[in-house]
Amino acid sequence: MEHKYEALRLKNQLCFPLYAVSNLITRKYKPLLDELDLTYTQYIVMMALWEQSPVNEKYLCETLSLKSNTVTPLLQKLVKKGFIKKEKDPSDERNMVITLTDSGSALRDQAVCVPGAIAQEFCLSQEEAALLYKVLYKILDQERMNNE
Amino acid sequence: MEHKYEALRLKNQLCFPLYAVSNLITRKYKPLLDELDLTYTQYIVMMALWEQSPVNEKYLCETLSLKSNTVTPLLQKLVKKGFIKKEKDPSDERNMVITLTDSGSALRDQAVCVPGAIAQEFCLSQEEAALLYKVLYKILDQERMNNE
DNA sequence: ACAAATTATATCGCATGCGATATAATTACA
DNA sequence: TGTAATTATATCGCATGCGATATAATTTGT
Repeated sequence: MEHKYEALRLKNQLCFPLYAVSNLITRKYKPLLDELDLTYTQYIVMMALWEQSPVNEKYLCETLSLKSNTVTPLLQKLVKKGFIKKEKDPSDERNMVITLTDSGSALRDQAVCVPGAIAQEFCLSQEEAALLYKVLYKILDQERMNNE
Repeated sequence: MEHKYEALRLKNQLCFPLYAVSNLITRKYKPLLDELDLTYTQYIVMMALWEQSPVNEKYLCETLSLKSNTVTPLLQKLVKKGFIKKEKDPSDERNMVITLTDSGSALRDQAVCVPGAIAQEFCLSQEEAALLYKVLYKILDQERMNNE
C-alpha cells in the first residue's frame, strides 16, 4: 500500500523547489545589483519602467503581480534614490504618475550586462530554459484569467 | 539591428516569472495553511520534520536551502505554537535537537489534504509538472555542487 | 445634485529571507 | 596544554510581500 503521507513528502512538492529556486535567484542577483544600488524587486520595477515610462502605480501592480502595499513603499525608496519621480496626475488626482529621472534612465546602461552575468550562473540549455519559461507563464496566465 | 536593451525586457527574463509564481504559490497556500495555524515557510519546515524527527538546525538549513538567520526565528515560532520542542544536544551543546511534539505530529493528518487542494488550483499536466520539477531540481543540484 | 459605490494609493502589523556579525561550544594543532 | 580555528546557532538591521484596512478622488445611480 502507498504510504499514507506520501503526498506530503518534500520531494513530492512542486512548491518547494520553486520556493528554493526563487530564493536562490534573489541571492545570485544581489552582488550584481548592489553595484547599481538596486534590490532585486527594485530592479524588476526598473525593468518595467525602462520599457515604459511614465506609468501609474496600478499598471506596475498588474505588470508585476504585486499589490499596492508592496509597490508603494518600493516606489518611495526609488524616489529617495533619485531614480524615479512621482507626481499626481492632474487629470485624475487619484493616479500617481511615475516617471524615470535622468539618473534612472542612465542606470539602464549599467544594467545591460546583468542578464548575461546571471545566465552564466545558471547553466540551463535553451530547451530547458524555454520549457521552464513556458510552464511558468502558463501558471501566471491561468491566474490572470481567473482574476478577470 | 537588435534592440540594444532587448536582454533587459521583462518578458525575456526567467527570474521574473519564477519570482511571480513563487509569490503566487505563497498566496494560494495561505488560506489552506491558516486552518493549520502555519505559515508557508513553517509548513515547509513541518514537512521536513514529518519525514524525520529529531533533527538539528543545520540539517534543516541544508534541507531547505535556508540560513540560520531565517530558520532560528522560524523554529522559535513553532516552539511557541507547541508543534516542536528544542533542546540542547547533551553530547554536543552547540547542537539544538528539534523534535516534533504530539501536537506537531498530529497536525500531519490535517495537512494531508493540502497537496491535493493545491494541485487543483494549478492545472498542469503530468508532463508539465514533471518538466518543471526536473529543471528546478537541476538548478538546485547545480548550486549544491558549487557549494561543496 | 448628491449620497453611495468604486477606484487608486497608502498605512499597519506580521512573517519572512538575507548579509553581516556575535556568541558559545568543540576541535585542531603547535 | 593552551590558544587558534572551526562549527552551530543566534542577533541585528534592512527590504520585501501579504491581508486587512484607511483615505482621498472620481463615478454612478436616482
